[in-house]
Amino acid sequence: MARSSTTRYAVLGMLTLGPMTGYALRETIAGTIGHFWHESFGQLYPTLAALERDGLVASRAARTGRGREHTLTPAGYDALRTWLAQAPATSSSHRSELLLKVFFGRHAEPGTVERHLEMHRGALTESRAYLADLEAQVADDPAPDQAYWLATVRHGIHLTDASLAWTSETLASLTPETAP
Amino acid sequence: MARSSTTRYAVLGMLTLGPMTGYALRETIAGTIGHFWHESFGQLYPTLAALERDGLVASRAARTGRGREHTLTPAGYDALRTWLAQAPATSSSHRSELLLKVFFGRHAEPGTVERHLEMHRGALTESRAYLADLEAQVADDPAPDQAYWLATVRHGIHLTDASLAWTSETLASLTPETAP
DNA sequence: CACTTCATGTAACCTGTTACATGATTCT
DNA sequence: AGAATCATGTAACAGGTTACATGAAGTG
Repeated sequence: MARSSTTRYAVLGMLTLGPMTGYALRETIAGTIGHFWHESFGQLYPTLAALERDGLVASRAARTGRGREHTLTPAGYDALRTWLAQAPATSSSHRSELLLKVFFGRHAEPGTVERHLEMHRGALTESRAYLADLEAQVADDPAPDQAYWLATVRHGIHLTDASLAWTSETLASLTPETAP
Repeated sequence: MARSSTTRYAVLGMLTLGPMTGYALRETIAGTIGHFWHESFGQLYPTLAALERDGLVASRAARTGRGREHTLTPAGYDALRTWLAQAPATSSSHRSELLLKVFFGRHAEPGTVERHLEMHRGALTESRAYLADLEAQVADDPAPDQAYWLATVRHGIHLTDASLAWTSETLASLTPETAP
């Protein structure tokens, strides 16, 4: 039951924004680091319980009367800072099912890979628009974390644009040139 | 013990290159799709056993006298083709510990995020060189799969370059400009 | 003969997802 | 009153990693 690892620190970090219920925590995660992080309730609640057991988080009934409000303790903040100082794990199992299907694409029906790539492009385009919004939103908010938050959004933008460029390049290269 | 999912298809796909031992399978995976896929022995051998149980793979003692040679059966090839036709799972939990540390960077000691970024840049630079080699290698080999293989390498190159650009941009933005 | 590489497998564990179960507020 | 939202949690399972255990065949 002792859930550990990065989820713990994602939670501790989010609580630097202020006390929150588990539910709000998940909403906040989705709205800020949702483009590169994700937490499910099945992970979140046990993690909060474990963090509280370890004294890194304290909880009490929320002033709103609804749910439990979780606060970062000084020990929790220390744990966060210790973790921040450590080099991130040079991950990772970057497994891409799309690339796997491209790699074995010769064995698929003609047009299959192209269809997958076009769907991928659609998803990327949506994601790109979301990131543009998010970028504007962060740029307009003069929070102390602004530069850091913007950096993560810019990362998403750089990678999404690169992936879009690759998609176009690949679609062009896989489509045999037809003379007019 | 019935391991399933994408690992199965990565294995089936790899066996289109010819019969192989489990050991060779892993080497081949590392050498071809290693930049976006990974299999551990603990996953590979049970998967091979399951695939054989299901009639998608057949095995016999290798002609070299060493190990078991696994061959794709017609049913296995059909299974691969069926899987190829399906839209790839719109993943995924793209979790980045580096980005998490950047996002919460304000709470770290000054210079910490910069240090992480520089290490990241080092890893990317290495990866970039590897991909350049791989690209040349694939470009020189007139295999029937060439265009597809090249596409996956190009993906790696696009993303690595984008990540490198982001790293530089972010390092510049986090370093306060010092007047001369 | 010792060392490395090729080779196969199992067991324990960790991390995380999905589905289920439940219920209190607030809004319409 | 009914629906949507806020809220918390558990249980089962899936998928994968790490470490362990073992040994044969080739290389220096």
